[in-house]
Amino acid sequence: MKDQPPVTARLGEIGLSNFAPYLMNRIMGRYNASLREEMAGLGLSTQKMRALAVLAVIEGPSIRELAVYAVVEQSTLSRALDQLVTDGLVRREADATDSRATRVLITDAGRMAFEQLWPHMARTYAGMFRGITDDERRAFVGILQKMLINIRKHEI
Amino acid sequence: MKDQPPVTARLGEIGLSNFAPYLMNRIMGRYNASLREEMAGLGLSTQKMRALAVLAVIEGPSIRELAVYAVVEQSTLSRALDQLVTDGLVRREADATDSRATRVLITDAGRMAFEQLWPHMARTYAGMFRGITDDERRAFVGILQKMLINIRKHEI
DNA sequence: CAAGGATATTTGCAAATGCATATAAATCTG
DNA sequence: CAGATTTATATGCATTTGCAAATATCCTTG
Repeated sequence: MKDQPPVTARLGEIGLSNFAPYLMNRIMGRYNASLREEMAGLGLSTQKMRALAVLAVIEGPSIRELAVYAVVEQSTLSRALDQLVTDGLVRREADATDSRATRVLITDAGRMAFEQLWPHMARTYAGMFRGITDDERRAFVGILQKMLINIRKHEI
Repeated sequence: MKDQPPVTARLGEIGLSNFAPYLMNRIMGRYNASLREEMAGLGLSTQKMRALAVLAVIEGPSIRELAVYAVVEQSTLSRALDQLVTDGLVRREADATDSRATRVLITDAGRMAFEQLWPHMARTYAGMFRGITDDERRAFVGILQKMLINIRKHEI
């Protein structure tokens, strides 16, 4: 009777550079830092930028939904929105049917601000995938979509 | 003469759910939140946990190296280490040849603490890859490794 | 080998963060 | 349908964060 291999390998056996969460944290750390540097001049924090990017694509989500999409704590987002409203980049609007809820909408100025920073995001994105074929990228994104469904807590 | 397609698609055209950085931020946000919840009881922040995980695998890095591996700001790490030292989980040791530098080493207690939290990490990791074949995972990790090389700033 | 600049780490400080809670409104339940 | 529970958002507060600057040491170059 031989020993069975352990169900879960130890981290040392996998190796940091084969451990997907480690690699993903490293990559996103750099991606976010790189954007942050570019946006410091525009007065946009990572959170504000993310909210703006989501709002450029999703029309009028509730604050709770926006927090999920933008991966920002709800209380943090609440305050980031205060600033974005002050800057005139987004506006809050009472939900028509649920008077607890607030919908968030990007303003024209907000859209212009996003158009300004999108080239940076696109360039960083392109840089990430340098030397990776379209087929590989598609397969990669397919896996990411599965992973998000596996791990996500919210149904959005 | 027809218009050429734009070199960089707009975010709305790609769609949030096909935009790799968005998906990766969402996934790592959940991954980190999930670990944070499990570790709140152990008194370990994300930063402290990451430092410990790296130290469990990499022997005696300098603080600067550890900051890169753990994806933590150097000044933040400096303070996180203060706490880890107080908790007896790591120790600082003067570099033998460069007296500016400090090497960080995990203690036995630190290793035990990491052994305690590794099952959580492994379980979350396994959950992420549910329904994804080994071949797919290997290809996925291969792409991540390329991406890290593409995007990284430091040669480690 | 004496500046002058680069590198490693820490620390001051203002701002950001996140947990817990407050408030208000919707929904459920007997 | 009244009271209890859940949901959406905002806010008080202690902690954490990160940028800058300080400190100490190392390296380079004339």
